[in-house]
Amino acid sequence: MSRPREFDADHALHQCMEVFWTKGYHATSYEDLTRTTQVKKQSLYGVFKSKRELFLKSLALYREQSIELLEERAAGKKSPVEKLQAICEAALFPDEAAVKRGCLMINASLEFDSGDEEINREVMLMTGTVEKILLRVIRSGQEQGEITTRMTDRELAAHLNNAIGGAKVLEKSGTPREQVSHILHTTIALMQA
Amino acid sequence: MSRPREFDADHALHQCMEVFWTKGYHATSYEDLTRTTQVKKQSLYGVFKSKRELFLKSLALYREQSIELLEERAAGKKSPVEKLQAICEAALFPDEAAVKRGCLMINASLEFDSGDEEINREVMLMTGTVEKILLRVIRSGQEQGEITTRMTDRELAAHLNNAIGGAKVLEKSGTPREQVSHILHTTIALMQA
DNA sequence: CAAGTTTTTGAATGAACAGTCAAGTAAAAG
DNA sequence: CTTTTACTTGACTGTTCATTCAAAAACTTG
Repeated sequence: MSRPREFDADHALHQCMEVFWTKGYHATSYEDLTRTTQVKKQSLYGVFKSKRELFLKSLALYREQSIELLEERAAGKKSPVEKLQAICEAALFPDEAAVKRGCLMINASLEFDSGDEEINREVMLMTGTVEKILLRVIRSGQEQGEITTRMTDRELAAHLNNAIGGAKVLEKSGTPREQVSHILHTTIALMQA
Repeated sequence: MSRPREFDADHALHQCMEVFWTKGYHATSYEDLTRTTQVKKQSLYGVFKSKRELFLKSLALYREQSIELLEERAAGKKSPVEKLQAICEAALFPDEAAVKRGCLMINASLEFDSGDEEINREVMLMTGTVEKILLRVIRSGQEQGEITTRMTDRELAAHLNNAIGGAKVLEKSGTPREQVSHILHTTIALMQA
């Protein structure tokens, strides 16, 4: 017995995430959000308590999306090295619109104070999961003799994860996609047996 | 025949750079700057036209300082691989106060819009110079048979530079120094012949 | 001491922004 | 048609911030 919501809260969240991803948290004004979602200020406040809450929800959504995409690339019947290539591609360029936006998670971890617990939790959740996926692929690569055993699987996973993070920074700073891609190819090549 | 400046503009710039480095551009208020420099607002405005100008000067100063430190580590009579280790150490932890601040240049390149020409120029000047230094050391390492020739010197330089950038992000996000250091060791180990 | 210029001090301006309030409107369900 | 709840609209609060103004004080050189 009440008037139903006229907008799709989930869709609005997706749109907000895109804005935060593109402009960053601080540079995004509430007006930016209402303009792109076409949802009135009051209604947005009604569903999400504050700009910060909206951002945290965006981060979680981003994490879920990214992990899902990565899992996808890590599955299938390709060889471990091919999977690593696919994962790198997915991490950097999930879709066409992603150019120059970098990684929402990395952007957030740099934009907020290091002591921000809520942000940190989200970031660590993401990196932890990513590294686990990498570890799995790398280990199987080592077992198949495709990837070097000069370093442990953990060392290699941390190393690759770091390189991917660096690449995301390069991407955001405007380095051409080709060049970024090439760097990660080098990184993976050096990990091969 | 005029009253002389009561503060050292250069010293004040150094202090401002530290503040920007620690807090980022947007999170730094003009009041933060006047408080730490102990220079009155009017006087600061007298020497530097605006907060942005002050930041750009800080970036340039940072670049000069960092490059100088790197050149230092790249010189001397150590072996190429040892030099790379030293360079990584210098890039990450120039001094004790640097923990958790990351790299001013990377922080800036992420904080500002990708289209900001003045910022981009400064960032590219920095990365270009750093990569040249890396290239030199890597090439000599290849000539001495210490570093792999599976990849070209340029590829390896870009790769290492990327890894260092990633490490600087990790550093700023609060990853323990030991862990960051270990990752770069892995990276360098993988580049050895 | 006097001239000239720069600092200091404190107030003021004007813009942007997150978040709130309140009055009116619209829709679903009984 | 009435109740209940949510949406709309627009104005408003209170804060923070970069930047500017203007008048008073201080210092160097002639």
